[in-house]
Amino acid sequence: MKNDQASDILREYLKRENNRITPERFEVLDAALEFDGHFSADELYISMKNRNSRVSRATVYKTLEILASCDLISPRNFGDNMKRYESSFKRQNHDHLICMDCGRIVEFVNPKIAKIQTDICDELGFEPSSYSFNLFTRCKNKKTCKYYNDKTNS
Amino acid sequence: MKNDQASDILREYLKRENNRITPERFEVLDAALEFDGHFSADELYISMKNRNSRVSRATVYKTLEILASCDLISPRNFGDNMKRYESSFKRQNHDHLICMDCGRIVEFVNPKIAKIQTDICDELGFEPSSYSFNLFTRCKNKKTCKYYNDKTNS
DNA sequence: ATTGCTGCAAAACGTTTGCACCTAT
DNA sequence: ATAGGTGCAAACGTTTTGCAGCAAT
Repeated sequence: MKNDQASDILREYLKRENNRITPERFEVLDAALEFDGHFSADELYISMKNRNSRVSRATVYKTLEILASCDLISPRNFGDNMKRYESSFKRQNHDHLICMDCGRIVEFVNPKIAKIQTDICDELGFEPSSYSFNLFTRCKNKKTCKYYNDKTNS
Repeated sequence: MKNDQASDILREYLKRENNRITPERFEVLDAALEFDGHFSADELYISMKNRNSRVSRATVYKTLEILASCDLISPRNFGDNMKRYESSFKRQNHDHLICMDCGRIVEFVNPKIAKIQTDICDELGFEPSSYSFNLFTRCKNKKTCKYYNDKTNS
């Protein structure tokens, strides 16, 4: 178990919810926290398989929902039809800018967004839970945009 | 052809892009603009079928991408794995608040968001194209929340 | 005449489910 | 002992694709 603190959070959550504490769940947690960047359930499953894990696809899908419930990972949505996740353990909350040409994803932090969230919820009578804010853009600098360089080089 | 102005936009776009001007594309456009609220490609296809349209599913899917390219409709993403669209012809740009208990979707307008979009893009060197901002919430007033009422009544 | 578009069905894709077996409680 | 979790494969729902025929240019 590589992330003792995160493991504790998961263990406490499972106890509280009367869910069982199984080694597979901690294995998925470790893989999710170690994954560099955003991942889909299937990508995580494949990466675990490649490291000879014997955890099944079904367990990965189900466990990721649990990890999202206890805020160890955050669900993301970049406009394609794929649920993605990202470790949120010991990470600052942030949003995403996506270049539609090269697919590059840049993270940014803007404190005004949380304020808008609470303002709108107060005004309309809802309890805020989470939000998603994505900027779809195009690289200004075509020299560093993978899409333009791939086109030029081919 | 019920929406002359929208039809013109589509026609001009198709000419500009050297795509063919077919009756099916205008049929999908009319159905999309008339649809009340958000719809998936399949929902639109079904609703067209119910009105005895003979346009195929494949054509509906492909045409919706074209309509999104010329900004007659906007793609939406509410966290499930389903592409949705919404007419944006003659409609003010707006964002969405989703109640995770009852599924209710409330639209809202907040001018500060567009400012944040351009600020972030300027700062990071990207051209803004579009954005998505969704608030995931829970109804404060349980009496008007469909989810709680369904639970109580059953 | 030449492409590009259409309709159909099949395939693909990510995800969920049913079930027999296993294991944490 | 028992209920909840696991692994596997099959099923699911949405979207994409291949292809023959059709229609816009």
